[in-house]
Amino acid sequence: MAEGASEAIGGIAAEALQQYVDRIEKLEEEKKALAEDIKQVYSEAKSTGFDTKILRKIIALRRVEEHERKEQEELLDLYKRAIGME
Amino acid sequence: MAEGASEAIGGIAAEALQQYVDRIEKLEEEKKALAEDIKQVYSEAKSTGFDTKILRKIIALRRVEEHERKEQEELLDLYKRAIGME
Amino acid sequence: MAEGASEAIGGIAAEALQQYVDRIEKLEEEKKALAEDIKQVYSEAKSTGFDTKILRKIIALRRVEEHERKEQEELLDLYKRAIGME
Amino acid sequence: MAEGASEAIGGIAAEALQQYVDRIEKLEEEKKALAEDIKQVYSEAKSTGFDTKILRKIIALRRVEEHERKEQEELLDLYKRAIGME
DNA sequence: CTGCCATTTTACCGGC
DNA sequence: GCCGGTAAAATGGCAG
Repeated sequence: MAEGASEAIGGIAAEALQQYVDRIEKLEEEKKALAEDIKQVYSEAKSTGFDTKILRKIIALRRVEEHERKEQEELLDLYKRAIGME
Repeated sequence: MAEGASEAIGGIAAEALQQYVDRIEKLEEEKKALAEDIKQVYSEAKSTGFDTKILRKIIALRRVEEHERKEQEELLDLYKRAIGME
Repeated sequence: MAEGASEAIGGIAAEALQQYVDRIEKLEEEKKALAEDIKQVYSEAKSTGFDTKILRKIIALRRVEEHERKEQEELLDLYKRAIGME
Repeated sequence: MAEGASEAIGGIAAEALQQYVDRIEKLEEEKKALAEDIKQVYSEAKSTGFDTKILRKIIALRRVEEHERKEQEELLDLYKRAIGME
């Protein structure tokens, strides 16, 4: 079997599958690393006297506000297009 | 008080808090971007004929295999330490 | 209205709600009792000289092994169905 | 090696360990079954038109009320003993 | 009492 | 568009 080639079972498909699995796992690894970084920051905040529970609430609150802001923008865009303002 | 300087509002170090919020939000943004990338890859795999349910199951299986491996190592380490081999 | 009969308070079937609450609370009570039993066993093991950390790790390892087995079975089922073997 | 006996490695300890593992796993299995029963009840409630999120809130609320009630009772007992009423 | 782990709750995403 | 299951976030509990 030639170098670099996947198993003959499934042929090309097996190789493509392998690549998808690899790509996904790599991305998930990076994602996990970021999750750990975030935990780290919370931990650091805690050690400097902040209440992480409240800090989390703040983050969550800002998240929904950001979400609302986007929805309003989208609504505005919709209106604009409706009256030919785009 | 000089301009630009932070102060404690209600006993809270406002500037430090702001920085923590900023850092966390930045990391979460990156994390979210990665989540979207992952979704993208699944979508691409699907469009080239793969069954995403199977693909997800493969990823899940590999994840739990990795987890098992780690648990084994940790147990082994505990045994070693228990008999003074560390 | 006859005594003992339920009625809809604010459009809610009060009696049915009460029964669901009762059933859930009863089950949760039993669940909590089991959690205490488990703690008890760990405590007993510790008092007879076992390292609970190792014991917990063994349990964790066996749990993840079982999980892996299930994932394998499920993946196999998916494969079978994919090739019309169901 | 006689039937029914554990491996000689670790002698008696291995057998005792096995028993602890068995007992814990059995209890955890029962606990898991109860957790599934609870989910089942929520699901049933949902299918008869209840909002499970609110139902969960009710359960949680009653739990803290029960907790408060117990604390008050304990406080009362403390007072009683303090003045020789026990 | 602090960090860690399990559980629980919430949010999301794909399928029907 | 809902519903089911799946992953994320948050909370609580427990051991050290």
